[in-house]
Amino acid sequence: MSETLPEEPTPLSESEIVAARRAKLKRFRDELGFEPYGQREDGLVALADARARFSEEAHVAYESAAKEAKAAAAAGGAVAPVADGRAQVKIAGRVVQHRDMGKLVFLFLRDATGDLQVSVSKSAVSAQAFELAKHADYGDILVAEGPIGRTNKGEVCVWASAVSLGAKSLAAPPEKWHGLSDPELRYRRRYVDMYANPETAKVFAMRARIISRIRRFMDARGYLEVETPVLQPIAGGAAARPFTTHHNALDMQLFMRIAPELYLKRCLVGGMRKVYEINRNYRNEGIDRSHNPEFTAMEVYEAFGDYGTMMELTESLIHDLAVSMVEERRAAGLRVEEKGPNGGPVLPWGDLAIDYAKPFVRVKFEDLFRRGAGCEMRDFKAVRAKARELGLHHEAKLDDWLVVNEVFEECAEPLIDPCRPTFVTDYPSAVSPLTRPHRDDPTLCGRWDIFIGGMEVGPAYTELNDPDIQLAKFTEQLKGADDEESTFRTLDEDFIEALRVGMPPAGGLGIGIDRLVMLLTDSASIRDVILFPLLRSMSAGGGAGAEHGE
RNA sequence: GAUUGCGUAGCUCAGUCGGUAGAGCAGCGGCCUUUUAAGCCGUAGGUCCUGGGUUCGAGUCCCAGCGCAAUCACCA
Repeated sequence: MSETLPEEPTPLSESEIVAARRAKLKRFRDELGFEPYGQREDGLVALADARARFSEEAHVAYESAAKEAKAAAAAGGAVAPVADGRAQVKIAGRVVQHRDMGKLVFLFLRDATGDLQVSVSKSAVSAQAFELAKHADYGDILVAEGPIGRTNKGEVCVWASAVSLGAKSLAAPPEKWHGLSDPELRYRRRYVDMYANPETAKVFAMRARIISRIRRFMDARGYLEVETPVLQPIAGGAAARPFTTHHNALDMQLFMRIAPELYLKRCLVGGMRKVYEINRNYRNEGIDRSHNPEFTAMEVYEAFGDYGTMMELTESLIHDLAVSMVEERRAAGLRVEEKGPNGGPVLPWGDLAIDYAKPFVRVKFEDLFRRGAGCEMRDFKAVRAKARELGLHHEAKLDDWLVVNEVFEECAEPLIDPCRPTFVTDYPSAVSPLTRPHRDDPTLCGRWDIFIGGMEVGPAYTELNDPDIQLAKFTEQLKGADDEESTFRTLDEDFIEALRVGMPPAGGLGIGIDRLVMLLTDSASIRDVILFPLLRSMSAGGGAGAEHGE
């Protein structure tokens, strides 16, 4: 048998598990007469709702009536129909447990609202339906109907009178007890993660409610939601590297937006007083626990407001969201912290218990600097000495204020209590080049950053609306651009023109929605709150690079 | 980009000093009408991430690569 076998054009051979499932699919269809991919079903009840319709009285009444009828029949009496006061339901869900007891099969179905047992007795359903239930696989989607009762052991269940297929699953299921725990597989096969790990689905349901509440909050305060371009000829509004793309018909290079800012400000020029956008931004930067190349932010601009207006807005919004999350946790029976020393709402985030009590902590950049560095930030000599002491060797090459900024990040930011949302206010103008300086002290500007749990959740600004100053600052920024930067950084002359038309003074705000959702849902990674985070593309077998070379 | 750790059956994981590749779940064939990770009997399932090296012999040691994670850097 050592002669070379003919080279077979091997189609990817499916695993035995998949082959077995295909065989079952065929059998269900050909022998049992079930359509393996289902059909429209009206009147389906969510599993949680079906469970809620269980009535102990109806169950007990039915059981005793059935027992009497059986006894009467055994004694040769007339067989009267048994009164059944139990709620009848039709449900659908994915099989996540399957116990075959011979002539009785217990299945657990799962949908987005939870799990519910279906008990299939050989005596209560057609022979075909019983075979289907007996040979159903983990991952199959089943439709069942019958009364809501419970088992002798007390498990609420649907006592099936009919069972059919919603969809045959051909994929090997994850481990039934541990679920899918490999983070890579959870992200790559999110559709499996979502049913195998109910916590995952819950996080995304919470995310949806959070964003919905944000909209209601903003709408109630009279902000108008607008949509601005993702495809932009000039990527402005932030200092990030953009993704590039191309429009064929116009033969035009385009950038994916890195921020909506410059368009939202045009809206203010046009006369909108209060606008917001919940938007996706795309930044061609690194990936880590708090960065995904595409992420959701909310930006807000309010004419005749300033960074203080935005502070009140942000504080109320985040506080209200935290209150509703505490209510959600309580309703879900999760642990809810007692009110903290500041009066809570308190939400867990990893090992932390974050207290969202109003007012949030407010601290001036300058004061926090003094506490952390032990010197005045304007005493550049002392600041530089501190920088050297911290081992910031490139200190000599930097401008005074950049050294201030580095020293601040090194020894002042760590002083911020991660368990209290904290506004750091009045940054030096020199490290916030596009922000409007204070009139009474131009070395400082109208900017704050909010930190929660050690993460920067967002900044706000008193926006610059003087077109000449804006132009000068843009131009200066362009001069400082390196070779790579200058390939995508261009002066947005139309934006300057818009400012010349006249933009009212304004407050502007940006909040990282993903990070906020992380905090509110106790998620450690941004990838846990983004359904389909960007992953490296799969190379078959994991070693394609070595095989094919480049 | 740097450092560290991990990569073994569909999934979750063991694998000792370098000496013939293991378990549980899932699968397949049986038994069972009250299970709660059901149980019992039987059975099948492997590119030990990829490539190279050391060795009589590599899942194990060494080198390179790929992927993931953590930390750091980057990220108005």
